[in-house]
Amino acid sequence: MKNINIKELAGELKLSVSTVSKALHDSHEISEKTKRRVLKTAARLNYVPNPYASSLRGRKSKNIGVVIPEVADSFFSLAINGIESVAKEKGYHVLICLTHESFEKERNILKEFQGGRVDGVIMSISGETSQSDHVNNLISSGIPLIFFDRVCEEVETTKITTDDFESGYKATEHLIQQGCDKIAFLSISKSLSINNKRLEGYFKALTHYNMKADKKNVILCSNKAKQNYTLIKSLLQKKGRPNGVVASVEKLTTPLYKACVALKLKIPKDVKIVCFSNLETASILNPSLTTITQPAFEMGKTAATLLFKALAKANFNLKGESLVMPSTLVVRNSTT
Amino acid sequence: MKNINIKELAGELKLSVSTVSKALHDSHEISEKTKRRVLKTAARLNYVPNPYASSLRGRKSKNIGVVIPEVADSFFSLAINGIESVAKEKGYHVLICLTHESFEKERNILKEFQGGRVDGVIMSISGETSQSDHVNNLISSGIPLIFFDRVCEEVETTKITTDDFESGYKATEHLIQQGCDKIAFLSISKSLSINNKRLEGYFKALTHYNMKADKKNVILCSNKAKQNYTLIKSLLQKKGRPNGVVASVEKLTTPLYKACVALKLKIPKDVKIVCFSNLETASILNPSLTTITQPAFEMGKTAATLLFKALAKANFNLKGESLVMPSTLVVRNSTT
DNA sequence: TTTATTTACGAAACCGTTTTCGCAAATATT
DNA sequence: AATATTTGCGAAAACGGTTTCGTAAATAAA
Repeated sequence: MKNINIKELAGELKLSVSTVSKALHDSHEISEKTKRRVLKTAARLNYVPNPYASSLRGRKSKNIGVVIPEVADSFFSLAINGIESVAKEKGYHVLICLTHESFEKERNILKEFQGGRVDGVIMSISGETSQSDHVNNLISSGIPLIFFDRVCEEVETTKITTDDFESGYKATEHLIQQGCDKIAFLSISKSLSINNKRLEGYFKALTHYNMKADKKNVILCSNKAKQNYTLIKSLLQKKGRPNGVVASVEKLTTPLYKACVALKLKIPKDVKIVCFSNLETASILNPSLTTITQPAFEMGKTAATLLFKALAKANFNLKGESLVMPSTLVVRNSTT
Repeated sequence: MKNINIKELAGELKLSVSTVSKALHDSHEISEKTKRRVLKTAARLNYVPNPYASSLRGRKSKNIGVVIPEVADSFFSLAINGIESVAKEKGYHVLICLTHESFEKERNILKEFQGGRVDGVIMSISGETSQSDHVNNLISSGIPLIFFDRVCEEVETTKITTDDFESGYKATEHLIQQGCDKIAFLSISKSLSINNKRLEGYFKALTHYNMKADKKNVILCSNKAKQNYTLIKSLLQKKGRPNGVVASVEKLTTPLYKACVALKLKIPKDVKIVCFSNLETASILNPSLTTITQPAFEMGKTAATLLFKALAKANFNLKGESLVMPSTLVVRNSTT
């Protein structure tokens, strides 16, 4: 049973296509009686409008694009839930596009968006991204874009972030207060703002507590779990190895724990650990993990809310609306 | 700088719209010289075609729909990655739609798909779904649909599943062999095929080892973590409480562990635990978790591959292609 | 040289909606 | 009763591509 179109529906009703369309949209031009008749027949024949025809004619897609590095990550999947919760309310669909941390993929995705596939974009940039022409091109083509978490600093638009500097500081300070005197920082990118701000916070805490900041204790990790495991293991094998570690993103948690297990280093006795993480399992890890937890769901929700605010206006202006939300340090057994 | 359309591009080139369109599609009707000229100008003017116009005319969306209960779940996010890896290759986009375990949302999503938003669907049904009219309607409207993991048994189409019965059996058998004599089963739905097959495997193992199957040991959990926590806690507080638990889905892991912690029950001494789970953190839980691990990525990949096979043919026939992939029991410290 | 074929392009129809505009009939106003 | 307004609907143009078909010029075959 093929899906019928509005023309066939109109034929069945012996009405014009325009009348049917207006009736379906509850237009005041159409009598109540006719509306009821149309609705009833539409339901009976199982009429579903073609979204592409509507989008083409209406020049709006009713889609928002969500561009993120990865779905298999608690932070991003919670953020998606937040975004989706408000999109659904507005009758919008969420098109999730994954960059897998590749700049080229990210650029291609944004390029495609320029064709009008989405009405607006919520984005967290890839770890490889260190320039922003692709973003500026999209925005200047008339499609509003909001960053969350991983932002391009130099792009003038709304950015929803957390207090990365302060969190980096707090995480490090906490380790210091728990007695660590050699603290490593596991980073994921040289260009990512979140990474660098967290790192700055880390440095700031070290200097504030009169500890020397050794660059050898800042490890640049990659996108491969195996590789990170090796990297971390060799860090923890060095003589004068760190007795505290700040992991700047969630995905480093598992390789870090595994490296400790492999080296028979006890957490927190030999090494204390804080991870930036939204893992639900943080509290049941061995040992339970002290985390910097970001308000992922709320960030997604806020980003989406602001995006829709922009979409509602003809001349959106997203320049002055940036927002910094607080993360929380949740102390558990990996540091106590 | 607004995005230009093909008409403006043709104007700039002093060519007709049709010539430009053909040139962009590398048609043999167009001379090489003209093609080069078109491509060059298109690149210079940053031309990006409107996907909705193409979809409308071509009657295909180049989208596949992925309908799942949740993204914040390792199994599903890995499956998404598998699906996306093949979709990307075929030049398709993946539209992820979440049911949040609601039948009504699921029905609405499929209804919308009937309008042609997607060319095909890969789906894992909600926990509330116990009928299949909505699925049959979509399929009979000409849109191929493939199930993975959570299937509607009665719908005649390709289904990618794992050996749920055997896995339920293996999990239970393993607990028995580790010395458990009172084994509970945490279920999530009365209607879900995966749930019921895993449960049957559980029963089969019990009877095979001459253990009595007490229905009070089968607990129906919900979608709310808090509620599940309470439910599980009261299960473990009963006198004659179980000393072994099979959790039929990943999301029950955390409430289960937390309940044990709250009741000061030692895993595995007091309670042994096996979870159906793709959690990356399974190996670093306290204690590390024995899991039934499904080949999530491969399932997604396989489902997508078969879907594209169907899309390639005019008269797709997805009736004979069902596939059962093996899960693996990964023994860790929660049972040893 | 004449005829047949190929090459390279353009005009126009089409995909399925929405919306503007026009127009009769019904109703309201004078 | 004559005119003005409102109501309810239909015809047709758009939206931006793709594809079919037609055709003039160039080339090949006779």
